[in-house]
Amino acid sequence: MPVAKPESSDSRVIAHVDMDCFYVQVEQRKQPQLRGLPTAVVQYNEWKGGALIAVSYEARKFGVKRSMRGEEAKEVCPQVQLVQVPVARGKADLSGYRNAGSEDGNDVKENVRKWIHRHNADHRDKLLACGILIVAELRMQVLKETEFTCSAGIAHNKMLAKLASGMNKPAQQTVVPFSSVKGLLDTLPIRKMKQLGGKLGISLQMDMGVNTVGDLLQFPEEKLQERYGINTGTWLWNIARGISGEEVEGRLLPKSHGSGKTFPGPRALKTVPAVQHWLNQLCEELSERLCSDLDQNKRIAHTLTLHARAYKSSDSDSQKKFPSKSCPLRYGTAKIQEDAFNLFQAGLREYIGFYGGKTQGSHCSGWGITSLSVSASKIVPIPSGTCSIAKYFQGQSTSHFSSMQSSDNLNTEATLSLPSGSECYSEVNLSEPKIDFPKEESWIKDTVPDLDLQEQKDLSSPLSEKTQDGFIQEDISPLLLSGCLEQNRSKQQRDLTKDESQFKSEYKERKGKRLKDKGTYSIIELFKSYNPNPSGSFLSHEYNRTVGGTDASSSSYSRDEEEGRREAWGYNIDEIDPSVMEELPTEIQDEIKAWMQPHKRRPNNMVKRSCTISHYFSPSKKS
DNA sequence: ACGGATTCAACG
DNA sequence: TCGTTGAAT
Repeated sequence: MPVAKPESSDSRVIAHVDMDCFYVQVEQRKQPQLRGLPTAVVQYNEWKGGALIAVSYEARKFGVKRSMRGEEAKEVCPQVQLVQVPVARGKADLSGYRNAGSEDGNDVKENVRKWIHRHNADHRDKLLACGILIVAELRMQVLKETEFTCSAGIAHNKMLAKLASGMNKPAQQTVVPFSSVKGLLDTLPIRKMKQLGGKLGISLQMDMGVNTVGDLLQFPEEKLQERYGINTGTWLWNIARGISGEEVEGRLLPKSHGSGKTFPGPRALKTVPAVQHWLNQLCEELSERLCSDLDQNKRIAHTLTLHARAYKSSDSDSQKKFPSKSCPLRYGTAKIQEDAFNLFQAGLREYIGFYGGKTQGSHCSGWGITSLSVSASKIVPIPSGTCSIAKYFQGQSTSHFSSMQSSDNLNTEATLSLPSGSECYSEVNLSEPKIDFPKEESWIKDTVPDLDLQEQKDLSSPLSEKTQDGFIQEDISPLLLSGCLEQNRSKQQRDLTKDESQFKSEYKERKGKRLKDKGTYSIIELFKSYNPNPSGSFLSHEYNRTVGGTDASSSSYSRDEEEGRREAWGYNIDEIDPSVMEELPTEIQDEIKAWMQPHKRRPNNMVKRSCTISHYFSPSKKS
């Protein structure tokens, strides 16, 4: 019973949540008729049908890939639905996706944080199991509130969580228990690891003959250090062993904003006025976003940076790079435009060198700009006591560039954005019931499983059946959360999946895939193996009930599904069986008590949710 | 004519 | 600090 406890220092529970082909989902939500169809988002359309920047999983089956041109996509998948990114100011405008990514940011963040306030579990896997449940619930909530599905990985560190989140996409979550780490990494192609997808990974392959993470194990730490430096070397040595101390940063807002555009080949900008025109466009967008940030988040950026890429048509070191330049950032569109232009000119002078001048008379400037971007960084919160923002800015020093005043247009729009991309890490401090997450944190990552009815039956069936299916023997593979509820599917999704036969075939497909995995565990199995009292476990009761309910009325759960969910997942804190507590390690008991005390009386559903987890460790569920 | 635009971290 | 480079998506 007492599972031989392998020693590994890191018993954090970390989850990585990753939205599935996010831009596509945004478009599909906007145009529901696109749901279920092979879909891709392209930006621009003039040249070869535009560039794909997001591809739905249906389209991926046809071989459509990111970084294809629209025309290529049509070749491999004629039915593919191509949705264009909106254009504003002559450039791709990503604000729609940015905004979709941040919508509800507050609620989500608050909810997630609170959910995770409590914890219990006694062993590594139980800790992970706790994470599984939280993440499953989280994903469900995300789907319900945003209509977006996501995938997740749960593991003991960030690296593994991230890895796992991509293993079963879309709309599923994957757990990596400690015991499966070695087996997982052993055959994993080295380039799949985060940070090894580029030059370093190639060097590892070419120079060291390392093709899998497992191959790395042979090299002594010192060897790696002398080849790649002290930092990278030790880092490599550790990740080969599944060790990563990287911490989760609880950041919700971006650290910078940028606006840029490329001008490939023939479109390169060859005159200063042309550059100025585009700089003005870029600065206008940037200024708008800065104002939104100021408005919504009460913070200001302090540094403006200009980047450019250029070529020199005639003459020597065409290798030379256009230098990036930065200066203090002054708010106001015109000021930003002016400063950016000055930065550009400074960079250009430097780039051209000394005889750059005007060797080619009036027509050819001798240079061309192939990309331009302006960005704002060093964004800090406004001093809280600042009553008048206008006054605050007047107090700002002027930039060192001579500049005129000008009409500041402090626009106010909403653009609260999450960190970049469509993934999100959340970390929580378990030992502290408060807002900040310190040491013992949990990483939560989350995705929505996409299971059909049959799969649900699997879930509700006796635990042993799953075991007999034979895919959970070895302990060397990641756990797949194979049980989640019909609730996880949104109304729209359900309507789309009316075709029952397609449904089943997909199910088979997935099941087959799962069998190929070295081992997958159902969530119930996981609990069973560590639960002293396997019999009528609380969990299976709950799943049975839930499945039964949704099965019959597999419509949407618009009305009292809210109630249904609570019934299934939420329990009042007072219902916690004291015997459950006694089973837990004392530290965890203490945490729970500490958490319960101050909140005891809050009739908040948050409280209920929190208690749900405790119940999962209950040996005997009280009806 | 590079998949474009964006963000971030590490490093010198 | 600034600027560059690499990486990921």
